[in-house]
Amino acid sequence: MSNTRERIVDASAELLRRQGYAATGVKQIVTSAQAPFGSIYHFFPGGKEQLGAEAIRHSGSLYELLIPAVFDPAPDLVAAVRAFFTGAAEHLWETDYADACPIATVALEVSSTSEPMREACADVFESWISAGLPRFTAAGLSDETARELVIAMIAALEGAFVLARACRDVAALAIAGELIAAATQRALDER
Amino acid sequence: MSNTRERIVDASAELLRRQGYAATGVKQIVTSAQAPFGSIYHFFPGGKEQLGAEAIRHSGSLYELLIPAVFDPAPDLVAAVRAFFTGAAEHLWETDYADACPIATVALEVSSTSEPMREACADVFESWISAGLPRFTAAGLSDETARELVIAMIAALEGAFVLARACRDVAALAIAGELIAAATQRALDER
DNA sequence: GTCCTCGTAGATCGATCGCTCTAGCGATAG
DNA sequence: CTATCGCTAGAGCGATCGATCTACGAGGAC
Repeated sequence: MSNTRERIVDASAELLRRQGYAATGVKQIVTSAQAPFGSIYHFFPGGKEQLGAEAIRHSGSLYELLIPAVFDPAPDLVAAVRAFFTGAAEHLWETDYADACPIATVALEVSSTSEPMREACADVFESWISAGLPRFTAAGLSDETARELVIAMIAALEGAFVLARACRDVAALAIAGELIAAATQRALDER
Repeated sequence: MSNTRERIVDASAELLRRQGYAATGVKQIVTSAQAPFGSIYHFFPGGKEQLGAEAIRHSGSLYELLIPAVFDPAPDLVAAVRAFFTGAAEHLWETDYADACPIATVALEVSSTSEPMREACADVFESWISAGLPRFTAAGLSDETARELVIAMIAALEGAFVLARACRDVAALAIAGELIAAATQRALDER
């Protein structure tokens, strides 16, 4: 019984989130995880690519938990959307603009260079969309409208993260949040 | 008289756009630019970081030209917004999901690791916002509303690029475009 | 006890990284 | 002509890359 494998995945996920795939070395991962070098290739015979893909899926499933955590206690759907963006802004600010989306950097990086990694990112995005969908349909929206709103929400969040991290300013997150909250309110009114 | 310097910047911009900063090697740049290795450090004594920052600013100013190119011939503001997103979707599809935003990948990568590069990305985003502003104020919107819409537009575009590149599907761009077009129309109606 | 398996541990591989260095070419100035 | 200067050209630096390899220790099966 050992938790070395978990430590490696956790450390990889953290490093990938902050510096991306290419800039993260295998040696840096084992140092950060306090694991022996050989264990990497014992647990991940596919090497860096396999480890990266697993770390992305791990990050994705953790981040997905934010959806019920934020949406369930909210009084209504629009408040939940708003809380989602303000929570993201707070966390970004608290970590000095380090912790934004755990997979976006890698998703852009590997899109044209590593098909297994690209697929892992695509699967994570799809799982987020699937997780968000029932929150919008439960409020009475059609499947189509709900899906469009969820995709718009994730896209607006990701784009606002890009601007916020580059400009060191969470204003984009507030604007994007209000935009999606307003669009959600309008969709509910037109119901 | 020589154009080696331009070739180096152009090649760097192209490679940074597709694979990011860390994955792009200096040797790969000189090979792609058909330039001698030593010329890199002749023109860019600051090394890879200086070259990267200049390539980002170069990409940024080229991409900024898209704003007048798309907005000026459009019949009205909402049509221009729509054309901006459909044009981006077409170009992304035509290049097999390689050419999305020329700086977003790098912006996320370097945000926590290289301050000069991060500043270059921030400057580019600021210049895009400044270039987009007059198009919205000219339609009669207040400075504040215009600025929020421009930031929302860029954020939605960037986020849709992330989803589109990862999932190999331009649907997110269409959804994001309609979202911003509708928000723009609403702002004009409430004027 | 003897195996056998799983996981630890790290030395070491060839390749590549960003970068420095020197040598030499070609055009212009005196 | 020679001298100078901008630029080309690439060999080679130490460091680090991802990956492979062997050796060893702990614990269970028999």
